[in-house]
Amino acid sequence: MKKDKNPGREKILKAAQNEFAARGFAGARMEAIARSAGCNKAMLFYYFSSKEGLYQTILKEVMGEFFTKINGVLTPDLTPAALMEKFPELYIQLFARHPEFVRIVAFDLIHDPDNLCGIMGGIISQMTHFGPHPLFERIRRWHEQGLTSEPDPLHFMMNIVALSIFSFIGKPMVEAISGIRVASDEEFYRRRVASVVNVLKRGMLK
Amino acid sequence: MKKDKNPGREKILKAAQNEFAARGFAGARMEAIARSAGCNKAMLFYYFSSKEGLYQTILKEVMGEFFTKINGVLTPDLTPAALMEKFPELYIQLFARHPEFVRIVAFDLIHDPDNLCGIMGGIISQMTHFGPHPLFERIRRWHEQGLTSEPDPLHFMMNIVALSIFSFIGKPMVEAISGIRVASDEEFYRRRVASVVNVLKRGMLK
DNA sequence: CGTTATATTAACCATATGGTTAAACCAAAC
DNA sequence: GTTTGGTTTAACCATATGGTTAATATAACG
Repeated sequence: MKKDKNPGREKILKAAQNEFAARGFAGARMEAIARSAGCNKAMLFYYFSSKEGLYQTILKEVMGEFFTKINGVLTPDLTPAALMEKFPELYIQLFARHPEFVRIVAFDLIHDPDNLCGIMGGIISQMTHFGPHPLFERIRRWHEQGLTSEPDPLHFMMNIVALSIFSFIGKPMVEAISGIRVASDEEFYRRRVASVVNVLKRGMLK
Repeated sequence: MKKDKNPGREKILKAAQNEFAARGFAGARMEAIARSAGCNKAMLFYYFSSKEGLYQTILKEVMGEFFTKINGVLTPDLTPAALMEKFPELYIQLFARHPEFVRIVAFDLIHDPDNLCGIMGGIISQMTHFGPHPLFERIRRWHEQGLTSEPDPLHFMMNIVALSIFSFIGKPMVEAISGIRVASDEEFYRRRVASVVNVLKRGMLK
């Protein structure tokens, strides 16, 4: 409704994203978001009517960007090997670039999965171009054709996602237990992708 | 300091565990914990001096129980294959039985990893019987002996933990995307263990 | 300029919440 | 029975926080 994209609104969204990622929904402070966005607290209520509203907006935005990227990978001529290569790479690179993503999503996944899944469902059904079911159906067919070893599409996909996403959530934990410190994040993520792709291909490709 | 184990204290700890798991640290309400434990709010401050104190106590207790169980698996004569079989089984069964564990740990892992890692460090160093480093050193040696394909112990362990733990965090997400609904939890976890063990052994065993 | 619609702010408000305290309760010890 | 020490409670307190509002600034536009 304004000339272009409202810069104030965008700053708030960005600031809120960081705050929610760092402290979770309950821990996030509207005042902190406002200060971080360089505006008055009332602005948050002006653009988004409540804390909940702001959160939901971010959730939708984050998930939308997320699924859009994911969608790009899922071309019609996708092979099992290609999926196992591209998916972790995309996931890990995306999350390494936007650490808030993982934290917000993981947070919500723990705290209120139904809400998040509802949003995902909405986004997916909106993507008529390429839904989720086709992928899972294809995974099932791959197994029928003897291309993969995992019969259940759910577990097939879970294995891929688990290895990719845990790189972020669990990194500090495994570091602490092992005492192994990673030199640089960049190097770590490169090796992580390699390891994940390797395990997946050896583990689920026939 | 009393005759045996204080039943009030235990009830509070149990109630707090559920509350923190459900709502996270910031979202948890002391009053709710008290009500759920069937006592006055002041009791919480009597036994544990603050919300933070209560939380830390639980964290230590949870992590302690966790590591004790894990430790049982790590016998001196452990083979790579045995690790890849027993570890996911233990993890998944343990977490399936105590869903609060995952939620609390995951929550803290996202929100305040340094704190959690500090606690883990304390517990581990307390276990002189079997530290963490020996395991990682052994994983490294397995690769030198040509038994495994993953050269980096950190990634080796991350792959195992990721596949196991994500079964809980990510289950609702993958369900929502795929549209596949799991019949019974018991059946799901059984198949989950089978899938994880299969991928790990095929993927990282030579 | 004057009007209008949108942004933006300072000052408030109601309430929830972590935390305190002083008094009471209760079991065992004497 | 009374003292003693741990246990339990109701009633408070200070403050933080989500949310509101009325007034003001800003820009658009005729």
